[in-house]
Amino acid sequence: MKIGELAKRSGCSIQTIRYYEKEGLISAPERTEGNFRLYNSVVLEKLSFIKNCRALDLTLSEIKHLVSLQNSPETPCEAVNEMIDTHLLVVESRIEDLQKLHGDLKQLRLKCGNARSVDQCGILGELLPKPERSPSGTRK
Amino acid sequence: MKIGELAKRSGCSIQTIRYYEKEGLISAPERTEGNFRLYNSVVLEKLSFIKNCRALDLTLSEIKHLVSLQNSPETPCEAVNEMIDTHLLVVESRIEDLQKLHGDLKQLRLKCGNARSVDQCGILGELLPKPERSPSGTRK
DNA sequence: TGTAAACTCTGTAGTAACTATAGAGTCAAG
DNA sequence: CTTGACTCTATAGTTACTACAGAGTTTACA
Repeated sequence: MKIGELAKRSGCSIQTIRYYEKEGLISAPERTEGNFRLYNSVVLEKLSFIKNCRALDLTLSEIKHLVSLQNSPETPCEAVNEMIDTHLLVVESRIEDLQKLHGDLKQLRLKCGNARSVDQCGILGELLPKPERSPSGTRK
Repeated sequence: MKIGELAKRSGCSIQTIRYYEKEGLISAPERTEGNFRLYNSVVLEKLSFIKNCRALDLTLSEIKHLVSLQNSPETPCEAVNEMIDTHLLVVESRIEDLQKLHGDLKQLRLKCGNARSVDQCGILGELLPKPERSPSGTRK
């Protein structure tokens, strides 16, 4: 099949497929006489694998690593575990950050006492540097 | 003060300050004879405002909008409220996504039954497309 | 058979918000 | 007067794509 059909069947865009090839996540396929990429169905599995990994927000370089591990199945699997664990930590800390952010934004939102004009609104005032306090605050 | 001191006092890097200038978030300062940027302390407040906004993960274009609102204080403040509300929604949906992700990753992590080699590990198998025991095994 | 449409090719540029150079110029101290 | 610290502009890199431009290839149909 040519790249267009592969795109439809895999759910990846044509550009993305070519990008993955360039980045070495999938191998370069054969070409027709007219230089068109020609795929067999095996690549569908590889793309599916990549999509599953991307859905877990693994980076392409992490995925590349996993792909290479797949190709040497006798490797100890600790590397896989470590990657997942590391990724879990990253996700956890991102969630924490976002939750703090969410709290801060809600706080901020309360500062508008239904003022009608920007200068009375309180929100912008809140974003300004703290007025006459000690200049060296504990910066986040 | 020159840009180096401003960087130290504001906590923004020199490149970031120049970047903000280029993006129109702060106005271009005067220059010395030798073409060095020369700042007064007012810009410290502006950088602090920007930093506060960035800490809330507002985009530079949102911040630019806020800055322009600051410059016309009689504007109705609804625009500010809307921006914060929109941003709250974005943050909320990102948190949800990440929490789902976190669950998925934990699930995945359980798939390794302390196998010692990659092909027995179960994690990589889990990332492969859902098969019904496809005849082409993982043996290589 | 001709041709128009649909498809594919490579290469480049754009995205967000910076960071990190290169190579040149400016300034202060010794 | 030279050394080092500082600054200048311009450019490239980061991530994972997306969106072209301009060319070539293939297919469908009249």
